[in-house]
Amino acid sequence: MREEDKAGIRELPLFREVSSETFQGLMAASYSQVFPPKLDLFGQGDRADFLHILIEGGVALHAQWNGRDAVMTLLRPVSSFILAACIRDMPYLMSARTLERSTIVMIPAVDLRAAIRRDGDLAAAVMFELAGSYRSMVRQSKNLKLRTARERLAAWLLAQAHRQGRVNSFLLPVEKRDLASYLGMTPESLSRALGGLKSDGIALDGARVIITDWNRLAAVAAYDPLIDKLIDKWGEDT
Amino acid sequence: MREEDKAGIRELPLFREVSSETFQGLMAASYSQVFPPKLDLFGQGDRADFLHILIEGGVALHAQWNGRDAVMTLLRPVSSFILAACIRDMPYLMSARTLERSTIVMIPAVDLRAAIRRDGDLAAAVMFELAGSYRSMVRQSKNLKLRTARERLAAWLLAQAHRQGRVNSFLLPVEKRDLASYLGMTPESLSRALGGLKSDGIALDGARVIITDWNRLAAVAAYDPLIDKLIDKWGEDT
DNA sequence: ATCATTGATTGATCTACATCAAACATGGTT
DNA sequence: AACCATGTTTGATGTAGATCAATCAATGAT
Repeated sequence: MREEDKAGIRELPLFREVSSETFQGLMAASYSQVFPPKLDLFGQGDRADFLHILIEGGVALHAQWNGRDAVMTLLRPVSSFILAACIRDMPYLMSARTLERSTIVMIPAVDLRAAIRRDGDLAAAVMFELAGSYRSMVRQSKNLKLRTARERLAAWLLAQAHRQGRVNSFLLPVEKRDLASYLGMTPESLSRALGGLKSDGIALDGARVIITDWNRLAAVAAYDPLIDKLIDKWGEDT
Repeated sequence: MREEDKAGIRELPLFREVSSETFQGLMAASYSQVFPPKLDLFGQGDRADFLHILIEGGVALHAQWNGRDAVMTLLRPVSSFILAACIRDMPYLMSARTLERSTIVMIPAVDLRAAIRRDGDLAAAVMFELAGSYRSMVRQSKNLKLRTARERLAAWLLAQAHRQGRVNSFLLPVEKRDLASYLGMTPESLSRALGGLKSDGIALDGARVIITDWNRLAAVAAYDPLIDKLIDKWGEDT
């Protein structure tokens, strides 16, 4: 594993406060791997053998039922994923696939659980992380239940612009079909919803979105700190 | 606080494995209170000052945005709620109100956090609990994204019958309006959806639901262990 | 450059569910 | 018992978003 990858992982809230002994131990047991685009990493129902950490690229967590499929989460580096399944030693509830060529570090779940038992600081970090993950899912459910597709899109566009440093113009970081599914709509509906927002503060150029009127767009989204987590590019809560 | 209430709390996964010292300490700092029906316990955005434990009665966690409101979770005794907000020391993302006359124990969040810092077993239990809560929310989101209203209703009816001991007939444990909102539909739609399921294995008598054909109903719900958590009345995973 | 593949858009139509409005139960009060 | 408040059901209608189908644009392979 590359040293710079380790450094990135070390920055995660999950490992920031942990002893270097624990951290190095885990890293020694782990391995790094590069995956091509659109590759299935694992499927829902599989045994949770590894905590995954996305170092480079992009990953979608999605779920299927009865022939239907929905993207649940879109991940960008550096992020850990499926921690909860590893902790409970239960099958994954979601499938994972790469969006593009991605570097992923895999920490064996058994080693992780052992480290947690030994190191109280790590246990505390995991606890804190899981509490945060739970709250993120609550936000997402609220988003889904309380907003219409159009409103969810407007909110996502604002959050995205924010994340990239409050820019007025940005490229969509994922294919529109994946974004559509993540937002709980079809690609066709996303296309139309984007078109519909042209009269509410955005302009379009292929995969580029230009925000022409923040206020109008924000009015559609009706930003709410109890649903939307605006993170600026330095990762600060705002 | 009544001794039997303490006993019930002691049975929770959260406190089952914890030293009696830690447990008694927390109980000493807590207090029990009885609330009338339909009373707001707290609102979303409030400071998370207490871990709540429902001892008797029923509670709905719900959320509001832009004038709309949706029930997020329906709780039955004995259950703790809003653990994550207490752990992160952040505002509640949901509001809570009693469904009926309810007994609730409130553990001050500061004391809880202090106890967690002192007692590794408690920390481990909290971690495990939060991982489970996260997974429950994932299941709920999958349910919401992948199933139609009718399918969600069928699945809920099956889960409910299961929970009450695989009975063929049961009373709805909450008002239909709350159930409707929980399932992500309007009361009118719930009423019609229930009517529509009459041809798929159920019969109705007011608030009583009679399952006349488990197979037909199960076919509509398309039960999936990665979405539906069937719990029998002894609380065992099945 | 040309072709093939995959994803995005547009248009026509359909449908699940919401909304609005009125009648209908239900349970508790006086 | 008669009353009122609150919740439920039914009916008529509206609409957000899905589906189906075709065209269009982008990307990569030969």
